[in-house]
Amino acid sequence: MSRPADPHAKIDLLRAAESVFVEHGLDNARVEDITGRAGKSKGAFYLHFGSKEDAFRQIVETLIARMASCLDDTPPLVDGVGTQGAVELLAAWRERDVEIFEFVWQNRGVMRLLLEGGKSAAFGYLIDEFAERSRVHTMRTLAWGVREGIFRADLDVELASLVLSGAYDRVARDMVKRQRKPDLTKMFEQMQRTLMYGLASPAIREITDPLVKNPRSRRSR
Amino acid sequence: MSRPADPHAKIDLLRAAESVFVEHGLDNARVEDITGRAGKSKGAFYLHFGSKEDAFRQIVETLIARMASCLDDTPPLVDGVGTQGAVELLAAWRERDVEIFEFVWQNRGVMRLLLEGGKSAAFGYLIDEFAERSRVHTMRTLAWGVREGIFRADLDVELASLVLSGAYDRVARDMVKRQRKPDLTKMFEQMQRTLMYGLASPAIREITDPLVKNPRSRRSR
Amino acid sequence: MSRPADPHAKIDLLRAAESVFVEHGLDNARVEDITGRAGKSKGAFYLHFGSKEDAFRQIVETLIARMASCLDDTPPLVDGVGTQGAVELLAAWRERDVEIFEFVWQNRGVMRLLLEGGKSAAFGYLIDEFAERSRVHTMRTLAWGVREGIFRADLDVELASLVLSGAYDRVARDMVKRQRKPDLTKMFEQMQRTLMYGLASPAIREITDPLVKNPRSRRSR
Amino acid sequence: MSRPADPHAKIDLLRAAESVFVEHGLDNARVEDITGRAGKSKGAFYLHFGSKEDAFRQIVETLIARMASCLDDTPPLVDGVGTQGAVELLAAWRERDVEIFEFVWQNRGVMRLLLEGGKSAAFGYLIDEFAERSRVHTMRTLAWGVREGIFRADLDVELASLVLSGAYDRVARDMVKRQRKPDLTKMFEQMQRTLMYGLASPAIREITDPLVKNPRSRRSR
DNA sequence: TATGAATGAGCGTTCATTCAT
DNA sequence: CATGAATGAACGCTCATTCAT
Repeated sequence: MSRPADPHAKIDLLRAAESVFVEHGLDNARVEDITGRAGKSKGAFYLHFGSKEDAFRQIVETLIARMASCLDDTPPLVDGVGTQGAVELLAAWRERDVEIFEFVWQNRGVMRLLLEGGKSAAFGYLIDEFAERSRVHTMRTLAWGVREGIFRADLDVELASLVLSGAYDRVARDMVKRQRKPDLTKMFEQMQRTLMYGLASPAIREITDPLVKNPRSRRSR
Repeated sequence: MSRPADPHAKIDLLRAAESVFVEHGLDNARVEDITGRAGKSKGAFYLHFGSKEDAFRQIVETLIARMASCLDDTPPLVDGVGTQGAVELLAAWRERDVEIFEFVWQNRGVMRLLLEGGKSAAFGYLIDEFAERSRVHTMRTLAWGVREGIFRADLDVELASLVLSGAYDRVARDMVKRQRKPDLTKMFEQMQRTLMYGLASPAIREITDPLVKNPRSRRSR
Repeated sequence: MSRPADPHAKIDLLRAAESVFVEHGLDNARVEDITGRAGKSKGAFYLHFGSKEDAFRQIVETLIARMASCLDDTPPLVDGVGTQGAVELLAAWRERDVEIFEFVWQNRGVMRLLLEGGKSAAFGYLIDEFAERSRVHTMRTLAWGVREGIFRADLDVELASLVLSGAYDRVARDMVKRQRKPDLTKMFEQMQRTLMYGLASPAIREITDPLVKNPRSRRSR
Repeated sequence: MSRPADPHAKIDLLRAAESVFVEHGLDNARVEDITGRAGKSKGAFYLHFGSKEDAFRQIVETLIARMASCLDDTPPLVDGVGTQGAVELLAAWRERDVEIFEFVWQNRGVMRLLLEGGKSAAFGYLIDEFAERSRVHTMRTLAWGVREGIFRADLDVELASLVLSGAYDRVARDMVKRQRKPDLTKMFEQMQRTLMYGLASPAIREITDPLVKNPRSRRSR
């Protein structure tokens, strides 16, 4: 009966809000910029969001949720894998990293916003939570790897998880600002090579070392 | 232009501004909060700073400058060191890391502010610059290490520098929020052990591995 | 112009508007509150009323009109009644007062709104008009009473009408806020006794005094 | 040292606010109207008042306080006066009434605002409180008068106080809208004559009645 | 020079009213 | 006719900056 709700309205507003927030941060974003960019009225904004902060929260929470489900899609850490499948495991991890960073690239706008804590004082906790979440995810994997004999038994998983997730975090921060997407596959091969050594157990290194010591042998044809 | 009469005033204002910025971020800090905390008048503030942003810039630039000089105090990378002094070198690096993070701890307030981009959109470039600066510093060291045969010849110094400085960055972000200072010496020993493996050249690892593999010596073989 | 299809709609809206206006006053009432309470759409509201103010005016005007017809139901002031029927007259007036205040009680919500000028600046004239109307009514009766020799010949009818209608006004304002309806019959007996003395002519007082002085008869003389 | 505060600023703003509030009521008054009328900036307003409501409250509370002290200046109700001094007492009351209404006339702007509940929903309690306060004052006097034998023993002081304060209230409401100040002395003589009869005890009426019945006798000389 | 009162642009939010369906 | 999404003018309040003293 009534004028049907523009089904694009909220989406348009969210997209506009996203870009304005990315550009100016939460505090310096003007609602009028958002509505202007969306081609909507100021009233329309408040039809869909309770406040500027609310819109911001929706955007970031959506991202975090999608990011979380991205992390959770990780192949489960089944016990008893042992060291045999290590090479395959490493390959699987690389693949998952590529996937996640593909996602990061796709959402590099908001991702950057998130990594910068919304450029506001009020939502700093968001990035902290997000950082902690990914650190814990990393730590869980590391602890499992230690139990499975894949990682060094004396690994300080607490610190290592910080180092690892910090490394990924920075790579993400770097990528998010680029104009062109880097070659993710190559990147994570390098990264694994760079980081694995410090983490791998001696047994695993018996296997992986040759690959690293003579990288050309992999390419020999 | 003329030298302000009360040199104490500016210092008081800077200290107050620092604490207010740390608490509320650039955008949400009110000049009145700053002057109130400093026990100065608003006029005095504008006598010393052109604007709120200006005060912020001065604070952060000072920090960055001090941080930079902290990094530059690093023992120079003299060519021709070779692999003999590797153990000493690693120890020296650890020591320098401890020093730098001691500094970070001392300045954890502003440091945290810096790491959060001032909680504002306008100064995101500051932290980017800072991150880039420390990455370049790392990269220079890595490149030197590769030339000296300390690090793997096939190391992707670009990526490795990202990973390394990211790891340090995250450790810093973590520390900056703590109530109690962690045991830095122990921390960087662990960190070196965690990271070095991925970076070290085979030749170096002949030397460093035993140090790391010690734990294995406790195992039967 | 054309007859609205759903005659119920307007009634529902008026009832809802009434309760919302009573609760929040004209200015603080939101059209959406009214339509929500009526279970109608905002469009429907503007189908029946030109504006929020219009709805308000309709409600208050209706009340005033009904109030006026209530007053006009008063037995006409036929000249030549003389002082004989004074007692009956007083009883009739009391009865009419009870009736009017019964009406006030029934409509205490809007009545209160009216007595508060709609809690808005725009309709203050409404209550003024209403007050003036009831004062004039009172004054007419007083003038008639003076002519008939029922009230003191030297009565300042202008002032007395103000005093009288003010007294009634305040009693109404008081009642309108009560939870329970007071005993109106008893109330107006008291009121008459309180006010009549000051108004009555000596001749009338010869008659009415004994009625009032009864209590004294219980005292020794 | 600093620019000295304009000592007139707050007063100017209060005067302007008063007139704007009187004209438009609390809700429809625009802060900009007030500041414009006062020749001050919007900021200046918030330098002196926390909010529009705050300014309103200050104005009304000040009035109520002054009004209250006006009422309290009433000669105390000393017991044991008896009926001898009745005439003098009545004269004293008239005098006090004149004084109070002189005050009302002086402050007819805000007074009118107060009597209209600020033309807002939020401050209706103000007028209620004020009305109740003056009713209680009246009631206290009536009760005292009954004890002293000045008023009828069977007086319903509760209702009579309502009637009396209502009468005064309406007279005030009427005066407050006039262009010219009425002759207060004459007015309260009339009012006393109108109301006293209904209240006075028989004993008192022995004294006062002659004055009323033959008003000319007082003027005969 | 130092002060803090004064300024006013700027922005978030509300809500009466309109109008496409 | 009915609906309720869309509009945008309006307004309260904040706070960086200025400037009279």
